[in-house]
Amino acid sequence: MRLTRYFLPVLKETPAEAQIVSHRLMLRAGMIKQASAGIYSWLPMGFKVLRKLENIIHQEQIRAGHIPIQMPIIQSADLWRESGRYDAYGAEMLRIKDRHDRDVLFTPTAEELVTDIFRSHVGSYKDLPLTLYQIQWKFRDEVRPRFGVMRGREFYMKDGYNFDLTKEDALHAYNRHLVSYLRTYERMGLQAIPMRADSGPIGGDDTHEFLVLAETGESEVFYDSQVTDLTFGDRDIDYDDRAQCQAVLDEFTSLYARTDETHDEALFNAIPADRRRVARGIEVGQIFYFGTKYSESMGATVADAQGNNVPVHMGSHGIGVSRLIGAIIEASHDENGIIWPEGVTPFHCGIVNLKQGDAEADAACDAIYKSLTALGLEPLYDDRNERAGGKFATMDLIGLPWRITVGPRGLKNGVVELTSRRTGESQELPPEQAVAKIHEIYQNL
RNA sequence: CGGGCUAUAGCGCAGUCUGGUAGCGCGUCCGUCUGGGGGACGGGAGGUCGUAGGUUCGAAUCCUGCUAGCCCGACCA
Repeated sequence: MRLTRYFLPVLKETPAEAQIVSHRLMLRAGMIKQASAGIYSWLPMGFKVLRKLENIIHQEQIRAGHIPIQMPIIQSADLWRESGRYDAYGAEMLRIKDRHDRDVLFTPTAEELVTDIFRSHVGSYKDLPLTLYQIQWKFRDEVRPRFGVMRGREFYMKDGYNFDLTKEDALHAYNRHLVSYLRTYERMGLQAIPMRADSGPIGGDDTHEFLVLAETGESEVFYDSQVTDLTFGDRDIDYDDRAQCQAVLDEFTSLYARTDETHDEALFNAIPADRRRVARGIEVGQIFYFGTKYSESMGATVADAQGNNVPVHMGSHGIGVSRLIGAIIEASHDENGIIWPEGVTPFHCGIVNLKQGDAEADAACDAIYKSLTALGLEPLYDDRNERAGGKFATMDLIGLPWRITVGPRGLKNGVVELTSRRTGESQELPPEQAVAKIHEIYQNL
Protein backbone atom coordinates (compact mmCIF):
# COMPACT_ATOMS: atom_id res chain seq x y z
CA MET A 1 0.00 0.00 0.00
CA ARG A 2 1.18 3.47 -0.86
CA LEU A 3 0.59 5.87 1.97
CA THR A 4 -0.63 8.57 -0.43
CA ARG A 5 -3.45 6.25 -1.47
CA TYR A 6 -4.28 4.96 1.99
CA PHE A 7 -6.44 6.42 4.73
CA LEU A 8 -4.28 6.79 7.80
CA PRO A 9 -5.42 9.83 9.78
CA VAL A 10 -2.57 10.09 12.30
CA LEU A 11 -2.67 12.74 15.00
CA LYS A 12 0.33 14.66 16.19
CA GLU A 13 -1.33 15.54 19.44
CA THR A 14 -3.22 13.29 21.80
CA PRO A 15 -6.98 13.78 22.04
CA ALA A 16 -7.94 14.89 25.53
CA GLU A 17 -10.29 11.99 26.21
CA ALA A 18 -7.61 9.31 26.06
CA GLN A 19 -5.91 8.46 29.34
CA ILE A 20 -4.05 5.21 28.91
CA VAL A 21 -1.28 4.54 26.44
CA SER A 22 -3.04 2.02 24.19
CA HIS A 23 -6.06 4.29 23.79
CA ARG A 24 -3.85 7.29 23.03
CA LEU A 25 -1.77 5.36 20.52
CA MET A 26 -4.77 3.83 18.78
CA LEU A 27 -6.28 7.29 18.31
CA ARG A 28 -3.00 8.87 17.27
CA ALA A 29 -2.17 6.07 14.85
CA GLY A 30 -5.54 6.53 13.18
CA MET A 31 -6.82 3.04 14.07
CA ILE A 32 -10.12 3.98 15.66
CA LYS A 33 -12.51 6.85 16.05
CA GLN A 34 -14.88 7.11 18.96
CA ALA A 35 -18.50 7.15 17.84
CA SER A 36 -19.97 7.48 21.33
CA ALA A 37 -18.99 6.37 24.81
CA GLY A 38 -17.43 2.92 24.56
CA ILE A 39 -18.31 2.55 20.86
CA TYR A 40 -15.74 2.91 18.11
CA SER A 41 -15.42 2.92 14.37
CA TRP A 42 -12.47 0.90 13.15
CA LEU A 43 -10.43 2.83 10.61
CA PRO A 44 -8.42 0.95 7.97
CA MET A 45 -5.31 0.16 9.99
CA GLY A 46 -7.21 -0.78 13.14
CA PHE A 47 -9.57 -2.90 11.11
CA LYS A 48 -6.61 -4.65 9.50
CA VAL A 49 -5.19 -5.65 12.87
CA LEU A 50 -8.61 -6.80 14.02
CA ARG A 51 -8.84 -9.04 10.96
CA LYS A 52 -5.36 -10.44 11.62
CA LEU A 53 -6.30 -11.42 15.16
CA GLU A 54 -9.52 -12.92 13.91
CA ASN A 55 -7.64 -15.02 11.34
CA ILE A 56 -5.26 -16.38 13.94
CA ILE A 57 -8.17 -17.29 16.21
CA HIS A 58 -10.02 -19.04 13.39
CA GLN A 59 -6.95 -21.02 12.41
CA GLU A 60 -6.28 -22.19 15.94
CA GLN A 61 -9.91 -23.02 16.69
CA ILE A 62 -10.28 -25.02 13.51
CA ARG A 63 -7.01 -26.77 14.28
CA ALA A 64 -8.49 -27.79 17.64
CA GLY A 65 -11.51 -29.29 15.86
CA HIS A 66 -13.96 -26.51 16.69
CA ILE A 67 -16.52 -25.39 14.13
CA PRO A 68 -17.23 -21.77 13.18
CA ILE A 69 -20.77 -20.47 12.94
CA GLN A 70 -22.35 -17.02 13.11
CA MET A 71 -25.27 -16.14 15.34
CA PRO A 72 -27.38 -12.97 15.34
CA ILE A 73 -26.55 -9.91 17.38
CA ILE A 74 -30.21 -9.13 18.02
CA GLN A 75 -31.89 -11.93 19.92
CA SER A 76 -35.38 -12.52 21.15
CA ALA A 77 -35.90 -12.15 24.88
CA ASP A 78 -37.91 -15.38 24.94
CA LEU A 79 -34.88 -17.64 24.95
CA TRP A 80 -33.36 -15.62 27.73
CA ARG A 81 -36.51 -15.93 29.80
CA GLU A 82 -36.25 -19.67 29.34
CA SER A 83 -32.78 -19.80 30.88
CA GLY A 84 -33.79 -17.31 33.54
CA ARG A 85 -31.13 -14.85 32.54
CA TYR A 86 -33.42 -12.17 31.09
CA ASP A 87 -34.10 -10.97 34.59
CA ALA A 88 -30.81 -12.08 36.09
CA TYR A 89 -28.52 -10.24 33.71
CA GLY A 90 -29.27 -6.72 34.86
CA ALA A 91 -28.81 -3.34 33.27
CA GLU A 92 -25.69 -4.36 31.35
CA MET A 93 -27.90 -6.09 28.83
CA LEU A 94 -29.17 -3.67 26.21
CA ARG A 95 -32.89 -4.30 25.91
CA ILE A 96 -34.73 -3.07 22.84
CA LYS A 97 -38.31 -3.19 21.59
CA ASP A 98 -39.04 -3.94 17.97
CA ARG A 99 -41.93 -2.39 16.01
CA HIS A 100 -44.33 -5.02 17.27
CA ASP A 101 -43.40 -4.11 20.83
CA ARG A 102 -41.62 -7.42 21.29
CA ASP A 103 -38.70 -7.58 23.69
CA VAL A 104 -35.40 -8.14 21.95
CA LEU A 105 -31.85 -7.57 23.09
CA PHE A 106 -28.38 -6.95 21.74
CA THR A 107 -26.43 -10.08 22.55
CA PRO A 108 -23.93 -9.86 25.40
CA THR A 109 -23.13 -13.59 24.99
CA ALA A 110 -24.81 -16.51 23.27
CA GLU A 111 -25.29 -19.53 25.53
CA GLU A 112 -29.05 -19.49 25.05
CA LEU A 113 -28.99 -19.19 21.28
CA VAL A 114 -26.37 -21.87 20.72
CA THR A 115 -28.15 -24.20 23.12
CA ASP A 116 -31.34 -23.68 21.13
CA ILE A 117 -29.51 -24.55 17.91
CA PHE A 118 -28.12 -27.64 19.55
CA ARG A 119 -31.38 -28.94 20.99
CA SER A 120 -33.14 -28.41 17.65
CA HIS A 121 -30.72 -30.54 15.69
CA VAL A 122 -28.78 -32.87 17.95
CA GLY A 123 -30.41 -35.81 19.65
CA SER A 124 -27.87 -38.57 19.94
CA TYR A 125 -24.63 -39.11 21.81
CA LYS A 126 -23.23 -40.21 18.45
CA ASP A 127 -23.23 -36.56 17.34
CA LEU A 128 -20.93 -35.63 20.19
CA PRO A 129 -18.49 -34.16 20.93
CA LEU A 130 -19.40 -30.86 19.30
CA THR A 131 -17.89 -27.43 19.76
CA LEU A 132 -19.40 -24.47 17.91
CA TYR A 133 -17.90 -21.02 18.05
CA GLN A 134 -18.31 -17.61 16.49
CA ILE A 135 -16.49 -14.32 16.30
CA GLN A 136 -19.13 -11.66 16.62
CA TRP A 137 -19.89 -8.20 17.97
CA LYS A 138 -21.28 -8.13 21.47
CA PHE A 139 -22.75 -5.38 23.54
CA ARG A 140 -22.61 -4.83 27.26
CA ASP A 141 -24.00 -1.55 28.45
CA GLU A 142 -21.16 -0.79 30.84
CA VAL A 143 -21.96 1.84 33.42
CA ARG A 144 -18.66 3.45 32.80
CA PRO A 145 -16.82 2.55 29.61
CA ARG A 146 -13.16 3.58 29.58
CA PHE A 147 -9.67 2.72 28.38
CA GLY A 148 -10.68 2.80 24.71
CA VAL A 149 -11.31 -0.60 23.20
CA MET A 150 -10.21 -2.34 26.39
CA ARG A 151 -13.44 -1.58 28.11
CA GLY A 152 -15.88 -0.55 25.45
CA ARG A 153 -19.58 -1.23 25.38
CA GLU A 154 -19.54 -2.72 21.91
CA PHE A 155 -16.77 -5.27 21.55
CA TYR A 156 -15.65 -8.03 19.23
CA MET A 157 -15.41 -11.42 20.84
CA LYS A 158 -14.79 -15.02 19.99
CA ASP A 159 -17.21 -17.18 21.93
CA GLY A 160 -17.21 -20.95 21.75
CA TYR A 161 -19.51 -23.56 23.25
CA ASN A 162 -18.80 -27.24 23.75
CA PHE A 163 -21.43 -29.98 24.03
CA ASP A 164 -20.35 -33.29 25.50
CA LEU A 165 -21.98 -36.43 26.83
CA THR A 166 -20.06 -36.64 30.09
CA LYS A 167 -18.23 -34.40 32.47
CA GLU A 168 -14.95 -36.09 31.48
CA ASP A 169 -15.57 -35.32 27.83
CA ALA A 170 -16.47 -31.73 28.66
CA LEU A 171 -13.31 -31.32 30.71
CA HIS A 172 -11.31 -32.54 27.73
CA ALA A 173 -13.02 -29.82 25.69
CA TYR A 174 -12.00 -27.39 28.43
CA ASN A 175 -8.41 -28.56 28.12
CA ARG A 176 -8.51 -28.29 24.32
CA HIS A 177 -9.59 -24.69 24.68
CA LEU A 178 -6.81 -23.95 27.11
CA VAL A 179 -4.24 -25.38 24.74
CA SER A 180 -5.64 -23.62 21.69
CA TYR A 181 -5.74 -20.33 23.59
CA LEU A 182 -2.11 -20.68 24.64
CA ARG A 183 -1.15 -21.17 21.01
CA THR A 184 -3.35 -18.30 19.88
CA TYR A 185 -1.89 -15.74 22.26
CA GLU A 186 1.67 -16.81 21.54
CA ARG A 187 1.12 -16.33 17.83
CA MET A 188 -0.03 -12.81 18.61
CA GLY A 189 3.24 -12.15 20.39
CA LEU A 190 1.60 -12.12 23.79
CA GLN A 191 2.17 -13.94 27.01
CA ALA A 192 -1.27 -14.60 28.50
CA ILE A 193 -1.16 -16.47 31.78
CA PRO A 194 -4.06 -18.77 32.68
CA MET A 195 -5.21 -17.92 36.19
CA ARG A 196 -7.83 -19.54 38.34
CA ALA A 197 -10.80 -17.21 38.24
CA ASP A 198 -14.29 -16.53 39.43
CA SER A 199 -17.17 -17.62 37.25
CA GLY A 200 -19.31 -14.46 37.49
CA PRO A 201 -22.74 -14.22 35.84
CA ILE A 202 -22.11 -17.06 33.39
CA GLY A 203 -21.85 -19.46 36.26
CA GLY A 204 -19.93 -22.70 36.53
CA ASP A 205 -17.38 -24.75 38.38
CA ASP A 206 -14.06 -24.71 36.55
CA THR A 207 -12.82 -21.51 35.03
CA HIS A 208 -9.55 -19.89 34.11
CA GLU A 209 -8.93 -16.38 32.91
CA PHE A 210 -6.04 -15.53 30.61
CA LEU A 211 -4.20 -12.41 31.69
CA VAL A 212 -1.63 -10.27 29.97
CA LEU A 213 0.61 -8.55 32.48
CA ALA A 214 0.48 -4.77 32.09
CA GLU A 215 0.61 -1.84 34.49
CA THR A 216 -2.74 -0.59 33.28
CA GLY A 217 -4.48 -3.92 33.83
CA GLU A 218 -7.86 -3.81 35.55
CA SER A 219 -7.19 -6.84 37.76
CA GLU A 220 -4.67 -7.31 40.49
CA VAL A 221 -2.87 -10.62 40.00
CA PHE A 222 -0.69 -12.80 42.20
CA TYR A 223 1.66 -15.39 40.76
CA ASP A 224 4.76 -17.48 41.07
CA SER A 225 7.45 -15.87 38.90
CA GLN A 226 8.22 -19.26 37.36
CA VAL A 227 4.90 -19.13 35.55
CA THR A 228 6.24 -16.49 33.18
CA ASP A 229 8.99 -18.87 32.06
CA LEU A 230 6.45 -21.26 30.55
CA THR A 231 6.01 -21.11 26.78
CA PHE A 232 4.03 -23.34 24.51
CA GLY A 233 6.44 -22.93 21.63
CA ASP A 234 6.10 -24.97 18.48
CA ARG A 235 5.47 -28.32 20.16
CA ASP A 236 3.20 -30.77 18.37
CA ILE A 237 -0.21 -31.23 19.83
CA ASP A 238 -2.81 -33.87 19.12
CA TYR A 239 -6.12 -32.41 20.24
CA ASP A 240 -7.66 -35.87 20.44
CA ASP A 241 -4.99 -37.00 22.87
CA ARG A 242 -6.60 -36.47 26.25
CA ALA A 243 -3.50 -37.22 28.26
CA GLN A 244 -1.47 -34.76 26.27
CA CYS A 245 -4.02 -31.94 26.61
CA GLN A 246 -4.35 -32.66 30.32
CA ALA A 247 -0.57 -32.54 30.67
CA VAL A 248 -0.48 -29.09 29.09
CA LEU A 249 -3.19 -27.87 31.44
CA ASP A 250 -1.30 -29.28 34.41
CA GLU A 251 1.93 -27.71 33.25
CA PHE A 252 0.40 -24.26 32.83
CA THR A 253 -1.91 -24.20 35.83
CA SER A 254 0.01 -25.97 38.59
CA LEU A 255 2.07 -22.98 39.61
CA TYR A 256 0.26 -20.38 41.69
CA ALA A 257 -1.40 -17.75 39.50
CA ARG A 258 -4.64 -16.11 40.58
CA THR A 259 -6.56 -12.88 40.27
CA ASP A 260 -7.68 -10.95 43.31
CA GLU A 261 -11.08 -12.68 43.07
CA THR A 262 -9.67 -16.07 43.97
CA HIS A 263 -6.42 -15.07 45.65
CA ASP A 264 -5.47 -17.20 48.65
CA GLU A 265 -2.93 -15.53 50.90
CA ALA A 266 -1.86 -18.75 52.62
CA LEU A 267 -1.16 -20.58 49.36
CA PHE A 268 0.60 -17.52 47.97
CA ASN A 269 2.85 -17.28 51.01
CA ALA A 270 3.86 -20.90 50.53
CA ILE A 271 5.77 -19.82 47.42
CA PRO A 272 9.42 -18.93 48.11
CA ALA A 273 9.45 -15.20 48.82
CA ASP A 274 11.74 -14.31 45.94
CA ARG A 275 9.28 -15.83 43.44
CA ARG A 276 6.13 -14.07 44.70
CA ARG A 277 4.85 -11.50 42.30
CA VAL A 278 2.01 -9.02 42.65
CA ALA A 279 1.14 -7.19 39.45
CA ARG A 280 -1.72 -6.07 37.27
CA GLY A 281 -3.19 -7.85 34.30
CA ILE A 282 -5.56 -7.36 31.39
CA GLU A 283 -8.04 -10.16 30.92
CA VAL A 284 -8.04 -11.29 27.31
CA GLY A 285 -9.90 -14.58 27.57
CA GLN A 286 -11.74 -16.95 29.82
CA ILE A 287 -12.73 -20.61 29.69
CA PHE A 288 -15.60 -22.18 31.65
CA TYR A 289 -16.96 -25.59 32.36
CA PHE A 290 -20.48 -25.17 33.71
CA GLY A 291 -21.91 -28.67 33.34
CA THR A 292 -25.64 -28.92 32.70
CA LYS A 293 -26.71 -25.45 33.81
CA TYR A 294 -28.14 -24.42 30.43
CA SER A 295 -28.85 -27.87 29.01
CA GLU A 296 -31.16 -28.62 31.94
CA SER A 297 -32.98 -25.31 31.95
CA MET A 298 -33.37 -25.38 28.19
CA GLY A 299 -33.86 -29.07 27.59
CA ALA A 300 -30.72 -29.78 25.59
CA THR A 301 -30.52 -33.53 25.94
CA VAL A 302 -29.22 -36.44 23.91
CA ALA A 303 -29.93 -40.14 24.00
CA ASP A 304 -26.99 -42.00 25.49
CA ALA A 305 -25.93 -45.54 24.50
CA GLN A 306 -28.59 -46.99 26.78
CA GLY A 307 -31.32 -44.89 25.20
CA ASN A 308 -31.73 -42.56 28.19
CA ASN A 309 -32.16 -38.88 27.51
CA VAL A 310 -29.49 -37.02 29.43
CA PRO A 311 -28.63 -33.31 29.55
CA VAL A 312 -25.35 -32.51 27.83
CA HIS A 313 -22.32 -31.13 29.63
CA MET A 314 -21.32 -27.74 28.38
CA GLY A 315 -18.72 -25.07 28.66
CA SER A 316 -18.17 -21.70 27.09
CA HIS A 317 -14.93 -20.09 26.12
CA GLY A 318 -14.20 -16.53 25.12
CA ILE A 319 -11.47 -14.37 23.68
CA GLY A 320 -11.86 -10.60 23.74
CA VAL A 321 -10.70 -9.84 20.22
CA SER A 322 -11.07 -6.06 20.17
CA ARG A 323 -9.63 -5.62 23.63
CA LEU A 324 -6.67 -7.79 22.64
CA ILE A 325 -5.50 -4.94 20.41
CA GLY A 326 -5.38 -2.68 23.44
CA ALA A 327 -3.62 -5.38 25.43
CA ILE A 328 -1.01 -5.95 22.74
CA ILE A 329 -0.23 -2.24 22.61
CA GLU A 330 -0.09 -1.97 26.39
CA ALA A 331 2.43 -4.81 26.37
CA SER A 332 4.38 -3.58 23.34
CA HIS A 333 5.09 0.10 22.83
CA ASP A 334 7.65 2.79 23.63
CA GLU A 335 7.60 6.57 23.94
CA ASN A 336 7.44 6.96 20.15
CA GLY A 337 4.52 4.67 19.47
CA ILE A 338 3.31 1.15 18.95
CA ILE A 339 5.62 -1.82 18.35
CA TRP A 340 3.61 -4.53 16.59
CA PRO A 341 4.62 -8.14 17.04
CA GLU A 342 5.26 -9.67 13.59
CA GLY A 343 2.27 -11.98 13.92
CA VAL A 344 -0.30 -9.20 14.05
CA THR A 345 1.31 -6.21 12.35
CA PRO A 346 -0.99 -4.43 9.90
CA PHE A 347 1.83 -4.21 7.33
CA HIS A 348 4.90 -6.40 7.25
CA CYS A 349 7.31 -3.54 6.79
CA GLY A 350 7.50 0.14 6.02
CA ILE A 351 9.39 1.68 3.15
CA VAL A 352 10.60 5.22 3.76
CA ASN A 353 11.66 7.22 0.74
CA LEU A 354 13.85 9.97 2.11
CA LYS A 355 13.73 12.09 -1.01
CA GLN A 356 10.49 11.74 -2.83
CA GLY A 357 10.88 12.90 -6.41
CA ASP A 358 14.51 11.87 -6.65
CA ALA A 359 14.57 9.56 -9.68
CA GLU A 360 16.91 7.02 -8.15
CA ALA A 361 15.25 6.92 -4.75
CA ASP A 362 11.78 6.63 -6.31
CA ALA A 363 12.93 3.80 -8.58
CA ALA A 364 14.62 1.92 -5.74
CA CYS A 365 11.51 2.20 -3.55
CA ASP A 366 9.29 0.99 -6.38
CA ALA A 367 11.57 -2.00 -6.95
CA ILE A 368 11.60 -2.92 -3.26
CA TYR A 369 7.84 -2.53 -3.08
CA LYS A 370 7.34 -4.83 -6.05
CA SER A 371 9.76 -7.46 -4.75
CA LEU A 372 8.09 -7.59 -1.34
CA THR A 373 4.64 -7.75 -2.88
CA ALA A 374 5.71 -10.53 -5.22
CA LEU A 375 6.80 -12.54 -2.18
CA GLY A 376 3.32 -12.22 -0.71
CA LEU A 377 4.29 -9.55 1.79
CA GLU A 378 2.42 -6.32 2.41
CA PRO A 379 4.63 -3.25 2.68
CA LEU A 380 3.46 0.26 3.53
CA TYR A 381 5.38 2.67 1.31
CA ASP A 382 5.54 6.21 2.63
CA ASP A 383 5.61 8.02 -0.70
CA ARG A 384 4.40 11.33 0.65
CA ASN A 385 6.35 14.44 -0.21
CA GLU A 386 7.36 14.85 3.41
CA ARG A 387 10.64 15.43 5.08
CA ALA A 388 12.52 12.54 6.61
CA GLY A 389 11.66 13.46 10.20
CA GLY A 390 7.96 13.36 9.59
CA LYS A 391 8.14 10.02 7.84
CA PHE A 392 10.19 8.46 10.62
CA ALA A 393 7.83 9.82 13.26
CA THR A 394 4.83 8.36 11.46
CA MET A 395 6.50 4.98 11.04
CA ASP A 396 7.50 4.87 14.69
CA LEU A 397 3.99 5.83 15.74
CA ILE A 398 2.20 3.18 13.72
CA GLY A 399 4.75 0.62 14.85
CA LEU A 400 5.54 -1.56 11.84
CA PRO A 401 8.20 -3.98 13.09
CA TRP A 402 10.58 -3.42 10.17
CA ARG A 403 11.51 -0.38 8.14
CA ILE A 404 13.50 -0.09 4.95
CA THR A 405 14.93 3.40 4.58
CA VAL A 406 15.90 4.46 1.08
CA GLY A 407 17.83 7.65 0.33
CA PRO A 408 20.16 9.06 -2.31
CA ARG A 409 23.11 8.93 0.04
CA GLY A 410 22.86 5.18 0.65
CA LEU A 411 21.97 4.40 -2.93
CA LYS A 412 25.29 5.93 -4.06
CA ASN A 413 26.91 3.04 -2.21
CA GLY A 414 24.27 0.57 -3.36
CA VAL A 415 22.68 0.14 0.06
CA VAL A 416 19.48 0.81 1.94
CA GLU A 417 18.90 0.66 5.68
CA LEU A 418 16.93 -2.06 7.43
CA THR A 419 15.78 -1.07 10.91
CA SER A 420 14.06 -3.01 13.67
CA ARG A 421 11.33 -0.99 15.35
CA ARG A 422 11.75 -2.97 18.54
CA THR A 423 15.51 -2.69 19.03
CA GLY A 424 16.20 0.35 16.87
CA GLU A 425 19.14 -1.53 15.37
CA SER A 426 19.94 -0.75 11.75
CA GLN A 427 22.02 -2.43 9.13
CA GLU A 428 23.01 -1.23 5.70
CA LEU A 429 22.69 -3.73 2.90
CA PRO A 430 21.79 -3.96 -0.78
CA PRO A 431 18.06 -3.66 -1.48
CA GLU A 432 17.70 -7.32 -2.58
CA GLN A 433 19.20 -8.49 0.68
CA ALA A 434 16.91 -6.29 2.72
CA VAL A 435 13.94 -7.79 0.91
CA ALA A 436 15.29 -11.31 1.42
CA LYS A 437 15.79 -10.65 5.11
CA ILE A 438 12.20 -9.45 5.60
CA HIS A 439 10.97 -12.48 3.69
CA GLU A 440 12.99 -14.77 5.92
CA ILE A 441 11.69 -13.16 9.10
CA TYR A 442 8.06 -13.76 8.12
CA GLN A 443 8.70 -17.24 6.75
CA ASN A 444 10.02 -18.33 10.11
CA LEU A 445 7.02 -16.99 11.95
C1' C B 1 -25.37 4.56 40.16
C1' G B 2 -22.74 8.22 43.96
C1' G B 3 -18.82 12.25 43.75
C1' G B 4 -15.92 15.73 40.64
C1' C B 5 -14.89 18.18 35.93
C1' U B 6 -15.41 19.64 30.84
C1' A B 7 -17.91 21.34 26.06
C1' U B 8 -14.73 27.68 21.71
C1' A B 9 -11.78 25.66 13.87
C1' G B 10 -9.79 18.71 12.18
C1' C B 11 -6.46 18.14 17.04
C1' G B 12 -4.41 20.68 21.55
C1' C B 13 -5.71 25.11 24.09
C1' A B 14 -6.46 30.67 25.59
C1' G B 15 -10.51 34.08 26.02
C1' U B 16 -15.48 33.45 30.62
C1' C B 17 -13.86 35.89 36.88
C1' U B 18 -14.67 41.98 35.24
C1' G B 19 -20.64 41.26 29.01
C1' G B 20 -18.74 45.21 23.71
C1' U B 21 -14.61 43.40 16.43
C1' A B 22 -13.53 35.16 18.37
C1' G B 23 -7.74 34.25 19.12
C1' C B 24 -2.94 31.08 19.46
C1' G B 25 -0.09 26.49 18.28
C1' C B 26 -0.33 22.17 15.33
C1' G B 27 -2.73 20.18 11.13
C1' U B 28 -4.87 21.46 6.26
C1' C B 29 -4.72 24.17 1.03
C1' C B 30 -1.50 27.25 -2.63
C1' G B 31 3.54 29.00 -3.85
C1' U B 32 8.97 29.29 -3.27
C1' C B 33 13.30 27.49 -1.04
C1' U B 34 14.56 22.89 1.17
C1' G B 35 15.60 17.50 1.89
C1' G B 36 18.76 11.44 6.69
C1' G B 37 14.49 12.40 12.93
C1' G B 38 7.94 16.51 12.89
C1' G B 39 12.56 22.68 8.30
C1' A B 40 11.99 28.12 6.62
C1' C B 41 9.39 32.14 4.34
C1' G B 42 4.94 34.19 1.99
C1' G B 43 -0.32 33.68 1.03
C1' G B 44 -5.32 31.28 1.99
C1' A B 45 -9.52 28.31 3.85
C1' G B 46 -11.89 26.80 8.16
C1' G B 47 -15.95 28.43 14.23
C1' U B 48 -24.51 30.01 14.32
C1' C B 49 -18.42 29.31 20.97
C1' G B 50 -22.69 21.57 22.79
C1' U B 51 -28.12 22.72 22.94
C1' A B 52 -32.82 25.29 24.45
C1' G B 53 -34.55 29.27 26.96
C1' G B 54 -33.80 33.71 30.14
C1' U B 55 -31.38 38.60 31.74
C1' U B 56 -29.37 42.81 28.83
C1' C B 57 -29.03 48.18 24.17
C1' G B 58 -25.52 44.08 23.52
C1' A B 59 -23.95 37.18 25.76
C1' A B 60 -18.47 32.49 24.18
C1' U B 61 -18.71 35.43 28.87
C1' C B 62 -24.18 36.18 33.65
C1' C B 63 -28.74 32.76 35.09
C1' U B 64 -31.82 28.13 34.36
C1' G B 65 -32.97 23.51 32.00
C1' C B 66 -31.25 19.69 28.81
C1' U B 67 -27.55 16.76 26.08
C1' A B 68 -22.82 14.73 25.32
C1' G B 69 -17.97 13.45 26.96
C1' C B 70 -13.99 12.70 30.68
C1' C B 71 -11.97 11.47 35.70
C1' C B 72 -12.42 8.93 40.89
C1' G B 73 -15.40 5.17 43.25
C1' A B 74 -18.84 0.85 43.04
C1' C B 75 -19.28 -2.78 38.73
C1' C B 76 -17.32 -5.48 34.64
C1' A B 77 -14.76 -9.28 29.22
